[in-house]
Amino acid sequence: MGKTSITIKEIARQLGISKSTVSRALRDSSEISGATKERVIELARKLNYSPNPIALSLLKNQTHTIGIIVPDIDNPFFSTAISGVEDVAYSRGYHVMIYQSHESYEREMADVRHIADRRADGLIVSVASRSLHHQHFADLQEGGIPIVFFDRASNEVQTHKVLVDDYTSSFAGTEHLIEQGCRKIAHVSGPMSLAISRNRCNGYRDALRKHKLPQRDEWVLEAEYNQAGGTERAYQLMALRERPDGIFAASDRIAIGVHWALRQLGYRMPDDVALLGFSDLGVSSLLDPPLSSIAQPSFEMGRQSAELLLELIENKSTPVTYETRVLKTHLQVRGSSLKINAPVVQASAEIPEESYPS
Amino acid sequence: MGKTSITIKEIARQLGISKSTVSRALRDSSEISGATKERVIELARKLNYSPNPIALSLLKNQTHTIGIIVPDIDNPFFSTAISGVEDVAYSRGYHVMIYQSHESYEREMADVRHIADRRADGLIVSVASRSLHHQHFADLQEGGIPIVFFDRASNEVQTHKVLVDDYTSSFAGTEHLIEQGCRKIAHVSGPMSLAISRNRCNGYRDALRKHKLPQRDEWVLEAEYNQAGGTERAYQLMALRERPDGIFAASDRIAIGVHWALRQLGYRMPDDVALLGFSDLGVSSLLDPPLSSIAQPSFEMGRQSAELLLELIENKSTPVTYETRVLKTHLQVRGSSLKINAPVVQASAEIPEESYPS
DNA sequence: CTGAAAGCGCTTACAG
DNA sequence: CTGAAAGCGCTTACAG
Repeated sequence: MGKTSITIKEIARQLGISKSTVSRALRDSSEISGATKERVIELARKLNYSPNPIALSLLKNQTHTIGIIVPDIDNPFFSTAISGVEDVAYSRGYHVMIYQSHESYEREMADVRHIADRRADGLIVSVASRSLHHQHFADLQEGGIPIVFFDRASNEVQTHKVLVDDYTSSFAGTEHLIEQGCRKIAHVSGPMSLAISRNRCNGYRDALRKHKLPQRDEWVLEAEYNQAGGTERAYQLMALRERPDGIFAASDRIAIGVHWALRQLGYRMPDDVALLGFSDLGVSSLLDPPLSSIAQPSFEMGRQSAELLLELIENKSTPVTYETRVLKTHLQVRGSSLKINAPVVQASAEIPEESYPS
Repeated sequence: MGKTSITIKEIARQLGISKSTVSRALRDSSEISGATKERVIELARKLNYSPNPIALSLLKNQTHTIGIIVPDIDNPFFSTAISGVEDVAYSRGYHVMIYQSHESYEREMADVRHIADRRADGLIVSVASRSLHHQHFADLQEGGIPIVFFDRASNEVQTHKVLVDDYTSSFAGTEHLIEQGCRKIAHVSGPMSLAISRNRCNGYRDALRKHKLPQRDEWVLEAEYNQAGGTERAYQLMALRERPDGIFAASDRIAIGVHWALRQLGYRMPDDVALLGFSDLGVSSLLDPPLSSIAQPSFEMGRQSAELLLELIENKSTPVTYETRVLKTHLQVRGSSLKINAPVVQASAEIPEESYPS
């Protein structure tokens, strides 16, 4: 038993030549005679030789491996982004190691530590909501391992970032609710420790301000980015003396929790309360009524993050200036916010394509 | 720039002792004096030394890495199973490399090749639906890399397997539909290339036989395990002259497609058509009506697969006999199949816990 | 108790 | 055109 992979030494032995020659022949070096090359290559194929990548890594101090840390792998936003990362990584000969922080500071630091220990060539990360500091990222970068942030970035660390325009999209989303006739609009935000949460919240606030609508502290509630958070906050909101007639949730997972609570409580969407989410997960369109949402190009965010990272990895010198790419979102209007008798804005009445994942 | 991790050699240089001594001190060898140990350990900590795992791997011919191949990472059944695998792997010092086959034979072979090339210590896999042969798994095993199958296993390869009792659960699920008063029950199966699909289908057929209900070829349709497949098949079924009044879908993803189609077509569940899925994904309970389903312990399946694999990895000798673990499912009855005026079987009328993922 | 040497699988100057 | 040697970072018999 035991993995007894065949080595260059074995090929050399069988052919009665030196390891150096075998190595060169395999790499198709110009200084080896055609005849020798042929013999080596044929035997290598016959023995099913594959070079030991571990030995190569030791030699080159390069692992051809990149790490990615996301809060949660079963959030479709992240799993799709991962697929985008894999798409470019694999095509360029890199492997992807996936880590989950589960929103925990400790776990995230352990993940970073693991990535450093394993000598990954680089890291793509979307920061955990409970990360208190980002020194661990700075340290990693200091140690020569480049980082790219996507979605949830750190302000403390200078590097490439791939984001969407959270502020503008939230502003536009809130305006959509206003156009549907909502006048008392609440917001269930994500944890304020994250810039995306603050930006989304500010977009909401500024839209209300622009339209001179009332702003109340009780209408802005913070939650973790998950369903339970949404459900809990919806119960709180609807129990208020001054109930909202529209809710903008900072993510679809939160929105799904709100949706569930509203249905439990007997409210009709969009007539009693209009609801809007953020990210446009595949499941959102399956709800009844289907959820309106601000769609993010998650796959493309993953792709671009990987491209930027490989650039950092393969150009040894630190770039003079780092890039922040801001990708486009679009408002996907569905039944949860589209009121029949309101002026139609961007209605997509047809069957949403997302209902047919391949 | 560049990762200039500090090495054992550097510590030796600074302390004016040999590499051997440093190495031994770090591993707390009994043959090193306490004083030396202390000096070494202190300097190591100060320099933030961490041993190069690549060098260790080369030495031990062990990578402390296991691969896992699943059809699709954003299927919650698989992502949860992966979390189960990670749970035990990390606690035992192993890292997990995740691969997606996307149900493709070629991709799966490439993944296996990659795992072999990377010298992973073992593989956990749920086979792709379009895998024609399983020789690539046999070859890997032959090469000394142990394998454990979960959910979708290969009959061609002898090794540990972690499954659920697809036949019995499907039998019971079908009986549940019968108890609800369904008399014309259709089945949307998964690809017949997979044993799980065949077993689920047989469970369905035998339940009908036992209750002497009609079986019609047009009522058994094959689909890929995804939503689009379910939608398509539902349109076909409901177009039949002899329409079914109950549908058992071989997976929740298929069931979600069926659910969507039935609503589009104006059917009411469960009265016109009762619907039952398989796996009990988190989203299933969010649909309206919520989906009844046969719940699988996916996290636990992942955990046990990892345990069995580590056993194979760490006991060099091939075991005399391989183990097949069959885990318990349970029928989760919800609105899509529970008829008010039918005899209540295992109704769980309370709010399903799955509605509150953390 | 400590060091010099060999070796894990490979590549690449350096000699011929 | 081919080989012997050194070296990537580590461990571990083998000597002292």
